Amino acid sequence: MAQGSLNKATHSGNSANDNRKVDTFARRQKLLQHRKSLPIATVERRLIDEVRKNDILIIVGETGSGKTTQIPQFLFNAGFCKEGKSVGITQPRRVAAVTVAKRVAEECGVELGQRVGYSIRFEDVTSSSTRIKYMTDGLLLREALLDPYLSRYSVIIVDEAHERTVQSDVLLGLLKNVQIARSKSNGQLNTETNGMVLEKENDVQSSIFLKHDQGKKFPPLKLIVMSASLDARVFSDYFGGAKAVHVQGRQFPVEIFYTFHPEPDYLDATLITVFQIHLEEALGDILVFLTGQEEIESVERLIKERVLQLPENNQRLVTVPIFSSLPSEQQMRVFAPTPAGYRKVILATNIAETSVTIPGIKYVIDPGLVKARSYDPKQGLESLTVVPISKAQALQRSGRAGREGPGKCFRLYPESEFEKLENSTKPEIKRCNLANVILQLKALGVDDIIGFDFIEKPSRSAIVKSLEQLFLLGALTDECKLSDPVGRQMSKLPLDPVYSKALIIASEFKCLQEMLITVAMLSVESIFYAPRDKLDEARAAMKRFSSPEGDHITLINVFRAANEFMEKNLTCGKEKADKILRKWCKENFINNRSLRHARDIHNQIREHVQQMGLHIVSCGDDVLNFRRCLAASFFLNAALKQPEGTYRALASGQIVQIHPSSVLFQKKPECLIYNELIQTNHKYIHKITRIDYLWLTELAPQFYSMQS
DNA sequence: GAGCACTGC
Repeated sequence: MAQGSLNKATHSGNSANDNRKVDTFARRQKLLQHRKSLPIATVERRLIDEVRKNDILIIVGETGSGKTTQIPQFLFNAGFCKEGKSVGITQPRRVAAVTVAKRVAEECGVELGQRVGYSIRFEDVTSSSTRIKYMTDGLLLREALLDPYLSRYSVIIVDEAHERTVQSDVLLGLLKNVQIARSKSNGQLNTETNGMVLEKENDVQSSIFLKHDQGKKFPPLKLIVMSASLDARVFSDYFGGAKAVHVQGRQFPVEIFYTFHPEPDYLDATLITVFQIHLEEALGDILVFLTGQEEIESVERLIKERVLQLPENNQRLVTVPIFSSLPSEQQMRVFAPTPAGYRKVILATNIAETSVTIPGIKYVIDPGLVKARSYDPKQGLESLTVVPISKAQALQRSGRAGREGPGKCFRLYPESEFEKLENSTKPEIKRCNLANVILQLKALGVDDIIGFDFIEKPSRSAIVKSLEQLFLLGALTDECKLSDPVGRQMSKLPLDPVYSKALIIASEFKCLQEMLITVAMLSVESIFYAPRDKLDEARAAMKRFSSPEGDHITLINVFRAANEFMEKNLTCGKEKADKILRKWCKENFINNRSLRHARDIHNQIREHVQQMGLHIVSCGDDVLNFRRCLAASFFLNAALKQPEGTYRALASGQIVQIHPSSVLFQKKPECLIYNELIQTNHKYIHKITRIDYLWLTELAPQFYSMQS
């Protein structure tokens, strides 16, 4: 699968140039040859037979089997796209949806967006003639809100289901119900089911299943679940013993090495292993899995120091770091070919496990650790901690050494430790805040969340906690139904429910323009980028935007400054404007990717909000009003200063600290609201604005009763 | 005076 590979697909079929035609022809011949050589090519007919026979099919295919690119084409050729119906394929990541769609369009010799297309947030490259549609799983979930029967699809393929993202887990539950509903619409199914469809039959108002499609007939929906892990049983059991077929992959052997004893210092062991490979093994690049930016930077420094101590003819070693918050130009360095005679050492976080495929890797060093997010629903506390990886992750990591030839993987722990690892990583849905998932399900007509047929059920307490949160936000009624209009409006917005509610409140406070910017900026990764070697410059740059009131207004200042800057340069073309903005970001130590993302989100939610009929007005200089609005919106995240200078979060009673990245880090206001609480070395609150304590009882009396 | 793995609508 071409995930994250940055090959530029050349579009065929639009060339007037003869030379290019020849090139295109040669390339197509090559593609055809490649397709025929894929392991999956030999089982095309068998697979199609199985799809005809089974409404649900599990396909287990290892990497390199070609299942993602080939199966949709098999289905198309077998006539599954007749009468305007489409095959939909979901991916957990945007890049994957895009790169695979490009590849398949090329293989089919069609223009991207015609027969083969893709659809991801902010980007829809499909048309009425699209029959093979790649998309992100989250997008299909959104689509289900508008078209509950997913009526345009004859087949839906959920790819990479083993990754068990929240979105794909919810999607599987939903698809199970859609399948029942469609069969039933055809009179093919009369038995009682516990799906949402039958439950909601009498409740036309809240069940979108029956709202506009009552009496309509839908052809059955075929469902294919594709997974790379051997764990097909989970999916097969979930779908009532569904048939599973295995497709061979094409992976080279990877030799695994363990240490004899546990390593007390895995960073030191990493360094030793790097140099051992460098001095003793054949040429080939090394991929090292580390837990975070800080670790990567220090290992990089140490390698650079030690390489200078080697004899000169052994010094041909280059290091390249990659992690998500690195600016994309620097991320691209991992794809640059290694200079002849050199060895490249890539120091990566988990990003290299699935999101980015780096070519040329022959050796993998795996200390067996990962920084993982966990969530404690009782305290509403998120944590980021270093924990051991699962066996499946260890396998995925070692596999990175065998993509182009035989490889070696060095696990920096004994084999006995490997045996003790969990088989697979805990699915995300069991370790996250469920407010968003619940809001979505409610909007889809699923009222009994605890009874919903999750592939793996989140804990009852996690569900209850999120229901409570939604109730406090006014999204649910006393009967735990989606409220109208508030809950219904919130479910339409692609935002954290707290932020959706903030927009609704802001329209009452007449500061919706400011809040739109705020939630867009809060929805992206850190806006400020401070490289270690230019920390002072970066700080000075941040000062130019900072507001004494706190981080929210600081973020608005950044957004508006960028906007003004763009408007000044409106006359030049789009590409030029992008380039100018990049330069502006660099000068101001702002992460260009994050800012662009925030601008996209801003545009998207502005449209949504307009369609809802909310009025986008600015409160101008009335900062006080905006702060009151923040207090009214984020009252669940209020904190009071303690005598020692720490804070007490009022809703949970936890003792927390202001994160040093906040503009209020030194100011320490008496009372504040925050938008993020995360435990690393301490419990830190991020994105803070100072408020007046009295506002809380005034603006959120339902929560802060009259005591002062 | 410290640091945040990775996705997605």
